[in-house]
Amino acid sequence: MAKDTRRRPAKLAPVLVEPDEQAGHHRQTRLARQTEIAEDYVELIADLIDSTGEARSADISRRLGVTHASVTKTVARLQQSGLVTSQPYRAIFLTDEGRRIAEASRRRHQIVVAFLQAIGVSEDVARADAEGIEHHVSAETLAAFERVVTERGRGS
Amino acid sequence: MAKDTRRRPAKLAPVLVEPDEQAGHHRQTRLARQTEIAEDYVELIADLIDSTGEARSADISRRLGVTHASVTKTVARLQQSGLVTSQPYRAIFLTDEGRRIAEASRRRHQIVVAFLQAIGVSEDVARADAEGIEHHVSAETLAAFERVVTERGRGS
DNA sequence: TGAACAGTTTAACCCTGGCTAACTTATTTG
DNA sequence: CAAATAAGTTAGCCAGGGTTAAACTGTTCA
Repeated sequence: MAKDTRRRPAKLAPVLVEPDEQAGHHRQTRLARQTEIAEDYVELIADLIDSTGEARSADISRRLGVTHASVTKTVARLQQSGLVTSQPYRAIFLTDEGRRIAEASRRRHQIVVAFLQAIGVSEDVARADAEGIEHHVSAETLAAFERVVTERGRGS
Repeated sequence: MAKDTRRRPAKLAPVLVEPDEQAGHHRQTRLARQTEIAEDYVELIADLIDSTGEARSADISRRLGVTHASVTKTVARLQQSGLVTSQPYRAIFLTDEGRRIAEASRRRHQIVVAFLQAIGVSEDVARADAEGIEHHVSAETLAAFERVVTERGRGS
């Protein structure tokens, strides 16, 4: 039913699915892309608050590798969308909604990292790839990742 | 060496890595984000050419779920960067460079989809998630994915 | 206390990648 | 062959997320 193995010269088949289905997948991916930055920020802000007591914009820019100006602008946007609060020249705080998203992102992030390591990816690469992958992991896929992590125990 | 299981209140620890390391990961992720759209386009163009003989902009817009106008503009950009060639009102072709990228993307895409299914993700979700995940899978991680796919045989 | 030095913000700019609306070109078909 | 329809392009708009440069705050310490 999903097989269509005609005599192909062993050349990697095109495998085109239905147009609408494919369009749906791409739409969904574009949606996920829109929330990536917000998720990165709130996740990092939560981590900073938990480990240093407060989230300061200099730390954010240092850890994301972007300029202070970008952070200021993005934080303003996050405030607009109700994920953080901040007053000029002060530390940044999460709203309830922001905290909720941060918690979920953090959990997902940790599972992805653990998962990648569980299948043999080195720690550094796992962390790097996870940073991009995490935003595109659905609930179903995340559950599958978790299963693998526990299956393979924690050792190698 | 990868273990650090201190008495944690079962609360999901912040796990902050070194600032520069983290910044590096984020920079790398931003880089990958910049090539996502290009990869999506050339991959799709290659598939269309292989299965219908030519890549027409209407098909691209249908399968990506964006308007014709967006396709025209993006294709112009791809042409600027030397990945495709096209004349007004004609079909779109890949340059050697474009074909190279398309091949690599397609291969990676297929591995990601097969991998997700191998760990128990349903076909539709696997396809959807793969669309976003694939762009952030490094060579090392891809190799790990392949290993899992062959390990777990092809059946369920 | 006031000067020096971080840390922040503002302003002005750029590119990407969407969109709509209006127009042009190709292709099909009566 | 001409008219209808489908396909493609152009122009103008918008938001996101970067950048640099310059101005402003806040904090520290001599």
